[in-house]
Amino acid sequence: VRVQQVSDTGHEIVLYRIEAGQSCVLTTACLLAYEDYSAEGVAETSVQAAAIPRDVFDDLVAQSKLFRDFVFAAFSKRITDLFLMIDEVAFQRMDVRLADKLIRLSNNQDIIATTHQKLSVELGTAREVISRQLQEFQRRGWIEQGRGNINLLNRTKLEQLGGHNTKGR
Amino acid sequence: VRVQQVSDTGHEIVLYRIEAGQSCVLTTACLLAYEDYSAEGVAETSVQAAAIPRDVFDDLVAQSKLFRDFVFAAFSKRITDLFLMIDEVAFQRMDVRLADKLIRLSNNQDIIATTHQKLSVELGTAREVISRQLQEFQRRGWIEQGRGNINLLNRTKLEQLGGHNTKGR
DNA sequence: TGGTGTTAGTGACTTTGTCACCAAAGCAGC
DNA sequence: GCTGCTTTGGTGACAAAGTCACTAACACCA
Repeated sequence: VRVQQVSDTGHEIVLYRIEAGQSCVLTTACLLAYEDYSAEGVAETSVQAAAIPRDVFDDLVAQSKLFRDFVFAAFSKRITDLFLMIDEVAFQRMDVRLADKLIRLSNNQDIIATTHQKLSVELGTAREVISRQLQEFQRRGWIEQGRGNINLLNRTKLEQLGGHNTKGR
Repeated sequence: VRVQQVSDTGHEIVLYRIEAGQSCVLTTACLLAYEDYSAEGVAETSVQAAAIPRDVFDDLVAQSKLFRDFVFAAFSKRITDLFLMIDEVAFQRMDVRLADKLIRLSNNQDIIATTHQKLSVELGTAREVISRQLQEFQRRGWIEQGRGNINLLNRTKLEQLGGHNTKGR
């Protein structure tokens, strides 16, 4: 599930993803703080989820150390990830962020099926900016563009430009 | 306590503040996720804090519903605040963000004691940008600048430009 | 085969960030 | 007083990024 936010200015940005076996901090947060917050969750694959009523959740947290640790770990992972994201959005150059995103999306395959539009939402920027950056990458021979897909020709150069962190999100 | 982050690029940004009676989610997060993360905490006033050992914390969470709610509320407040912050950093114009920050800092007093440098760290931007924006505000007669302080002349206009949300952070 | 929606490209312009300076104000020590 | 030193703020030139308005190419389907 991809969790993204729609700004009042009409802009969108992908906040984080929830992988298999993870809990959604957002619903948990809403549940517990009695405050609701609007962010979209979009399923990118078919999803099987478990919903837990508030009082059951409460019991579980109280009684199971395992569950407690699981929940807290989810929370803190989210928070530190959001810290990283703020830093990135505020200070990183677009070319670096885009190269990084391409590497992460590629998943060790060389062809990525995505559009400029989708990439711009991932990074919280405008489509035109993505188009121009990708053109620059193509000019340098690092990638090859097709309609709706991108072919990575020189993964090393991209990794070099991007943060290249293995540990990050 | 002001919690701020220093980026690897040398940039700084204020993430959030911890007021009286609040718990620091960051240390909690580090404690529980067994992962550490580097962000600075700077005391802006004199501070009296309580440190809780890990096992005591665990016991409290297990046994006291009140404490549990307190902790979870802190977590979720932080997370939704960070969402708002990401949106702001990514999409809001600087003049809007600055006007908003001035209103928030003013605390219903008309004179704010701060420097351009400090404001730039608050908003995660460069000092020059703050200088230029403040000059524009001054040109419009909304503020008056002194060395190390800013005098709000037209609070209404600033509120109008800024988000003007009462509920936000 | 023509219409329609999606995807991508382009140029002009504004806003923001960066860099390398300079100038004035405050301050400590003599 | 005067002399350096630090802090704070100002400036211009430029680069990067975002905005706007428009066009072109492609895919698909009725």
